[in-house]
Amino acid sequence: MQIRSLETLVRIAQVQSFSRAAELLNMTLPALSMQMKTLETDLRAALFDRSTRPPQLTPLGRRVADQARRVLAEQDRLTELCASDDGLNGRFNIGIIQTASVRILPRFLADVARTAPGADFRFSSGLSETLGAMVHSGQLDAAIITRAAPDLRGLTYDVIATEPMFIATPLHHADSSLNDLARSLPFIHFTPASGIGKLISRALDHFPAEPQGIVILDSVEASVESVKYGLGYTILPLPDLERYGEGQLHIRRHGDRPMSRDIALITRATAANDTWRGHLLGRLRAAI
Amino acid sequence: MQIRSLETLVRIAQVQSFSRAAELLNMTLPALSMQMKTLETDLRAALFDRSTRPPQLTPLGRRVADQARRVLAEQDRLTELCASDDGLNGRFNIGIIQTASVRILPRFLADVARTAPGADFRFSSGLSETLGAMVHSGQLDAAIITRAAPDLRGLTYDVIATEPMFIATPLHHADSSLNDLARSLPFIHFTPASGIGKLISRALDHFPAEPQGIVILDSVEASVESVKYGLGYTILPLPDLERYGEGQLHIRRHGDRPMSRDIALITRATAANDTWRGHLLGRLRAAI
DNA sequence: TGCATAAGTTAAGAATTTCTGATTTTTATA
DNA sequence: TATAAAAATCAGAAATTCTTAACTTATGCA
Repeated sequence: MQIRSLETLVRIAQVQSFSRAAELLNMTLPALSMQMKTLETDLRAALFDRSTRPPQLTPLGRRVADQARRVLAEQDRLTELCASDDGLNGRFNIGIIQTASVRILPRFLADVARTAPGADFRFSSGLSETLGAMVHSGQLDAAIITRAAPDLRGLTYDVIATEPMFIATPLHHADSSLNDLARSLPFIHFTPASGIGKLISRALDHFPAEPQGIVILDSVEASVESVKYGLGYTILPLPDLERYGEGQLHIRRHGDRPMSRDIALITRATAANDTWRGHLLGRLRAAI
Repeated sequence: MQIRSLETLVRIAQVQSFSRAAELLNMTLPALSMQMKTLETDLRAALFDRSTRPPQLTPLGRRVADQARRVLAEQDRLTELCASDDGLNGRFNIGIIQTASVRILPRFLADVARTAPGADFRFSSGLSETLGAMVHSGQLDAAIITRAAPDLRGLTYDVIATEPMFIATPLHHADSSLNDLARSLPFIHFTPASGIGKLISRALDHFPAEPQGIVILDSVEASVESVKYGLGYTILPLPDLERYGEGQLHIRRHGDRPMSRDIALITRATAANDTWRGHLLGRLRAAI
């Protein structure tokens, strides 16, 4: 069945004449006549009563024309969808690391629900490495990760935010040097399996003394809580320390140029993604 | 835009592979590939990211595929409509004479609403002649009229019911002969412009004596009421006399074979109408 | 890394479909 | 009844779409 035939049928139903319909549709009468005939054989239905000169729609024909209008309406919506494509249109599958999701997602989703009604975001969380692989294989359209990710070949890497890494100690260790800390408290190490964990391992190498003990946790919030309760000291991105620490721990920088971690958006580096990557980045940066 | 392209798009979205989709749709891979390319240029949209081997749908592409599913669903409804055509399907424009509408319509519509959900009847009332012309010209699909209609050339004429015409007099004239009546009471004549009115005129010619006075009314109900109140005598179809008379008038037949009027369905005598004429007739006869 | 294989794309020709113009048939109107 | 208008039919032309074959590109495995 041809969509064109449906358009023709609807026009005929409107003007009640083959010849006038043909005129309006810029086609010849025989073409129109044959379209209707093939439509009738396709549907195995008598749409017209041809015993009268402008052929009359049969009752069934009228109903078919009504339904044809509905088909065309849905088809119009389809073209509108593409015409109104502002870049953020469709279902986006996006991966995001745990830490980022807590801070970014709520504001991002609120913003986007307002300004990009054509977009539908599905988030799933995971570790930077996993997400990187999924973007690479096309399972995800994009991912919000932290650096130290896998190979970025074929991917774009756009920084959303840079967060300095600060050392956090219990309040009563505010004046202890790093050496003192290393001797008296265990170091709380966010899991080295994560992107940020790798940064922490590197930071640890530059400490003047190796901590006497190391506790590995896989939750930022749990790490901060542990420091609050005086169970150890740690190094984490400043925003996380501020968010969970709530003033109940002492924060210091290490060295002149503190280590920092990037939160970045990765996407496949293809032309198709160029249409929306910029839009997405803008909203993500605004949501930090 | 081709409906076929939408079908293949939906299939691709389902199986996530061009080659598998082509296989399932019984077409060659190049054909499928080109369909998608022309669809993309038609819509001026990038539906696929072709940098990966099974090309991935872009976010916009996913949305377009969703909408394509809707287009196809409406198209399916269209074919179903025709497949399930039991003869009474579509919008029927039907004319009906006033007298018949009162008695037939309610039961007919109730029956049809139950047994023919695909049909949608629009009734308009008028005189037999007018309705006959409208059926002839195709403005109406059918009409319920009374005989004595115009020329029936090109029309089918199927009797729905035959109603005998009886003479009605006030109760206190139950024993008066027609001659007595003609002398003492005016004759109440339903408008000769109508089909039934013409029959009445003919009946009047066969009366033994010409009534002294004639009152013309254009309402059956008003005629019967007038007789009830002793204002005259009349001749009308028996069912009407019983309906409005409610035992408050005297009814007699005239001659051995009383005159009768037919209520009939007329339609254009075309093949297209053969599919539903029988169905319609059956329900009308049941609704009497 | 590099080759082999699978998956898509491109290109040219064939087949189908659709359209046009001329002609015939049918219906409506004077 | 004649005439004009409208639609159907037919044959050939034009435009699509499809298929086969050659080519390119991604992916997986040694």
